[in-house]
Amino acid sequence: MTNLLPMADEPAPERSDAARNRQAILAAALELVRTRGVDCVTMDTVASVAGVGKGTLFRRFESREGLMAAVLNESEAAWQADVISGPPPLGPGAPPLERLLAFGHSRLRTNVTHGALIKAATGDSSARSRAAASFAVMHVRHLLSELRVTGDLVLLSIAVLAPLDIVVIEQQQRDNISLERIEAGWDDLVRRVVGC
Amino acid sequence: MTNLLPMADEPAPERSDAARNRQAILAAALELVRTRGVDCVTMDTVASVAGVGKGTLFRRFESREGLMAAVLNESEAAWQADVISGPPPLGPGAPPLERLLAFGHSRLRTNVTHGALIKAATGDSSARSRAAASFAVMHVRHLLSELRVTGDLVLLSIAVLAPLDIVVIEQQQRDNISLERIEAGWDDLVRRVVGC
DNA sequence: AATGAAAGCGGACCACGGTCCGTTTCGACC
DNA sequence: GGTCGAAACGGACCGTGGTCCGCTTTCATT
Repeated sequence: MTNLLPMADEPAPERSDAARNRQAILAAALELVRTRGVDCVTMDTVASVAGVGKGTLFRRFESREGLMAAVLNESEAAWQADVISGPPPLGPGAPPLERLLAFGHSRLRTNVTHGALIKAATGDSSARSRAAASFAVMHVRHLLSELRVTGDLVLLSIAVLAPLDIVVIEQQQRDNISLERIEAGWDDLVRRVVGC
Repeated sequence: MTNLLPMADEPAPERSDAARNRQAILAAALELVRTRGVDCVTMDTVASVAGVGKGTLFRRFESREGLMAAVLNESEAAWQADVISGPPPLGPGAPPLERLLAFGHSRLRTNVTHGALIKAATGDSSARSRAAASFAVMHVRHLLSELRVTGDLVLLSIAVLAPLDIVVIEQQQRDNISLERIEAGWDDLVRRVVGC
């Protein structure tokens, strides 16, 4: 008798066919998103291109948003790596304020270029997606603390990040506000929050 | 020969049956949202309760989001009236900083209580919905200007409003951050932006 | 290699948002 | 009241995300 009661946090290894299918699905989704644009990619199409049934997509990725979050993750992980260990001023080495501004600019550009995919991926409150959000909060919080900012740093971080949200940005673009102006406005905000 | 070329901005009066139907649809939608909750209200249901065909819903309200925006508008208009001409500190009469803080608190509460409906209504870039967004920007911009804040006031207004967005708020609530803490954090943000 | 059961699979099926177009209603003009 | 064009109507229809359940595959055990 070994382990009749379920152990908490057992990794639950993945069966070989399941792993194969997940790879196939991700590859198909990635390719389709790249060629057709995220809004023209249906779950049926992904399934047939990947050569699996539709049910398999939903078992592996929960929902369309979940699948898109997984696709997005490919580039997002690279970006996070740049932030953590890339060259300055985004990566470590530059003074904190410079890093913070570089972070915002980089996040802004990323949100604009991957806007459609990000919108297709957000709204799912999966662990992966929430982790992505909290990575940014964690990083900004860290930089604010290095800048000797006092107060509720988590809340301040959220407040500083909120205007970079793709939905907010797109609203401003519809109002014919240029990216440069948005960027300058954000810099101003940061300086005020940091305290001159 | 009168007016063969279409005149710009002619109000285009509404036929009597059209007006009647719009009223019936709005009433049905309002009632259904109140009793069942917005997420359980389908367009088919609204149509059948209102006693009209589904096509009529979409002709009048463009989309589900448009219909929900119309429903939301009922309460939103009352709120805007309070802001413009209600009692202080939300309405005129109080000093600008107090008004600004009261505005944020009020907006925060409203977003929390009407969260589901607001989420169902946003995303449509209809004139009505964009007007609602820009009303808030306009008001905050006005208060900031009274507070002698200098800089790109539109961008600052957007930045100050962004953390009050229902999506941002719900994320924080999932992280077990209390409303009081969110409120205090926002007050802090405002004070920093205004400049102590 | 045989076996058994759990994990995985897949595609028929459903619900809902949104469209289309033949039919009905309105109301301006005679 | 009759006529007629335009506007509005409504419900059949479609595409898409998501579910369900009977069948298949994997793999630990022997």
